[in-house]
Amino acid sequence: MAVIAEKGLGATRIADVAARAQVSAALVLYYFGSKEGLLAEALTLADDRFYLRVFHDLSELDSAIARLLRLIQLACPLKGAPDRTGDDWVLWVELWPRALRDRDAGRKREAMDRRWRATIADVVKGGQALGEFSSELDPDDFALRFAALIDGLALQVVMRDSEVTPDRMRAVCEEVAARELGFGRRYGGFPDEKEAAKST
Amino acid sequence: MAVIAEKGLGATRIADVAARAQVSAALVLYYFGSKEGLLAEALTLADDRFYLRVFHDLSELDSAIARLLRLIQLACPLKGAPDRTGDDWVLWVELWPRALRDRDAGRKREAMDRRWRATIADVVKGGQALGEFSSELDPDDFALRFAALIDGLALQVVMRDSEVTPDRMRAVCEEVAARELGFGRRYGGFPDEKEAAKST
DNA sequence: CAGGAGCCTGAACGACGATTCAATCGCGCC
DNA sequence: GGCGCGATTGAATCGTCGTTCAGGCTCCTG
Repeated sequence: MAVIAEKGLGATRIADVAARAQVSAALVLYYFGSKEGLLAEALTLADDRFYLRVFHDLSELDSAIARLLRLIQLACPLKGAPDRTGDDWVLWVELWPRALRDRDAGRKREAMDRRWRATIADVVKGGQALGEFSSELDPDDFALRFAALIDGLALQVVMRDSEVTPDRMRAVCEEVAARELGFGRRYGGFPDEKEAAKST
Repeated sequence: MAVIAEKGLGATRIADVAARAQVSAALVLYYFGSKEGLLAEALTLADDRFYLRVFHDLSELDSAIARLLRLIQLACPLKGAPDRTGDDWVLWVELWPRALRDRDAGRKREAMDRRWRATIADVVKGGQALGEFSSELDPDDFALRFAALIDGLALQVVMRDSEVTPDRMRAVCEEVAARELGFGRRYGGFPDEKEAAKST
């Protein structure tokens, strides 16, 4: 995953992966069968890891607003120290062209996206049930729009667009969420690093 | 451009392009110097064409609302007959991974995006000046959000996500625009094919 | 009509990189 | 202690392109 994120899907050679793992290229083939297999496993592993992390993080929060804010935080490609969240987005950018033509990759991408939208929608539904969010909004509609917004912003961020920093992305997402879902801003603010570390 | 859209940047061989043009592979190199040059020119040509088309189309409309609706129309990847608008999005998806690592590609992508956001912001400013749009909105802020929304939705559409059809994308974009900019829906409706053909 | 300048091509050439293979190594088991 | 088996590797092998090259074709010009 690290090598793909660094070099790109197309430019990733078996020898690179082998070098990173400090083994021979032949051994990589021994375990993964082929380059295709290697790349496929890496990409699905990345997806699974991300979703697992989201699922785990969200289940620890009891307020829907907190869950939504965490969702936004997890979706922002930070290139800082904590972990390489930006790598996830790089891998997705790499995955997209492949998903256009490879049937399996396409299915996996669609499943991942559906899961992501469903997660957003679930958080919204929970918030509506708890009375934290306005009930006038259709959760699935909102999820579609919000997921698209996040994708588009994250794309700029991961491309290092100087006008769209991670901070600005987070701010925009929070504003939109607050406006559409009708909850006040700074509801205890954004979970800071200390809090995030505690939960890990 | 057609070959890249069909096969993908990585899988595009000089021989493919040559075959499509019904010439020899050597001739392609004769004109483009190298594969890199060929791909770079193809991608920039695609960008320029799209922007020219946008610029031309918008300049023919006198209502800001009509311009905004046309903007939305042009951004929707239709895979129908009219022209291959979807190809543009495929090419961008191909461009993104390259832009992550190739300095020139990155610069071009950022410029393209900035131009696109500026176009949106200009339409909004024009509409505010004409009194068609609410003046409370910051045009640049809106442009950032709206461009991201379009990117995210178009991504799903071009990936053939069964839940995000071109029609739904258009509908979502129009709703968001109408709501945020404060103009009534169905202001003369959406320019239909006849009208679009006339302007070509 | 001869000369030359582009235009165009088929046939090498070479590099690169995935895959294969035969040989070695380490180690638990009889 | 020898055996067998999985792990591991260096060294081929083999295909696939990008690129180069030497030459042919066409058409314009003097």
